[in-house]
Amino acid sequence: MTKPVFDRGPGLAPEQMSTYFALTEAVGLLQHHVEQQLRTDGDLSTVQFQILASLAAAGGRLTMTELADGVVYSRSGLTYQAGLLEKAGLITRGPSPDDERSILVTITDAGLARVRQVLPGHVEVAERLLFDPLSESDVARLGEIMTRVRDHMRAQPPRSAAPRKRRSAASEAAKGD
Amino acid sequence: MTKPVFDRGPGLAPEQMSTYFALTEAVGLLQHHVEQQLRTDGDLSTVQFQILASLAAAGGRLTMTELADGVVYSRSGLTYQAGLLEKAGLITRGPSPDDERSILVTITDAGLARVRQVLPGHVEVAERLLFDPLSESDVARLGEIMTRVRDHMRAQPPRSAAPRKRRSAASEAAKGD
DNA sequence: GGGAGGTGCTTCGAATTCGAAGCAAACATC
DNA sequence: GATGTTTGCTTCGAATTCGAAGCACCTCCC
Repeated sequence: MTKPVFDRGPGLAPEQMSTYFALTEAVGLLQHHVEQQLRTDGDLSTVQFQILASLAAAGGRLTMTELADGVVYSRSGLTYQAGLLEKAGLITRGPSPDDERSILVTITDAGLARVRQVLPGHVEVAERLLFDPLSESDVARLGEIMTRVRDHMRAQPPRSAAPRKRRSAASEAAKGD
Repeated sequence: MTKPVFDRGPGLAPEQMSTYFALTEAVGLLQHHVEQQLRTDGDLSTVQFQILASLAAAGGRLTMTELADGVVYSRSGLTYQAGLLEKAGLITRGPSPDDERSILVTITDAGLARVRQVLPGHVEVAERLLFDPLSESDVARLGEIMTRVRDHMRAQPPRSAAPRKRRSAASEAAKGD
């Protein structure tokens, strides 16, 4: 993953190439360690933590769709994980007053407690693996850059606007995304 | 995932917090799009692409362990994917002359062709989602930072040095990792 | 050179993942 | 206010994932 055969043709500049790979691998490693920590400290998967964290950040309750948009994840996977979290007593699910179709997910006290329980370790891992080798200025710049990138990506069609198959199979011909 | 309840206590500075979340989400989104592109353009999963790319980058052949170190992935998952790739004719597996236990994985011409086939689209996605909103200076800095972070993480005990259970259950007491 | 322990890889079962299909409520258009 | 379409969520089956356990080879050390 260092000196690709690929920098031929009109592709990414070498600088972009190595940036891309470094980014990918570093984040992959980080995620892996985080996964371990969350499992060890609080018996949570990363997704479960993200769900709980999103809820906490949002003030306690969100619909499934809002949750799906905050987490890079499939709808069905979310349903599955929400089921586990509910069974574990960390969230509750109830009908929405506004929209009969929606499900309102609410974090419980136990859920909040669990978040607080794993947070120190979580922070410690991020501190040790990610921020340790970075200066304040690095962090600032990195944050600024990634925020820009994230917002840019969010502007692209979001995952939850996924292609619900066209009405008829007839209009298939004009398919070109 | 924006204004956590969590910046309380001696944790990460707010700046670190938002940097961390932006990084995580942006890369998640990127991975998701890449996944789609690879599947569409060349019927490959990200892992499969990484395997092929690692092989190509390494000059054509690697052992399973070397491969595992280059990819953030479990050993058994690698075996599984290697099986699929072999069945698809994109790699071959053979014994190592040096070490009878090792398996030498070699990329085939078809494998190389497949990499070249998906590469333009891959590059296009990275270009559009990641690099589009970044200046040259951003890319340089980002690359420099992430390389530093990656190397720092690599220095931590690598994934493949995974804990082969202790010799006896007796020395369990002193477990604290 | 023989045994103990370490290493490289695969197999196994259980858990998680995804997309497609299904169901019901909401919305639009007439 | 009916009918067709869209939207929110779940269920389903198939594919992928992981860690633990297993097998075979290698290495160290007496």
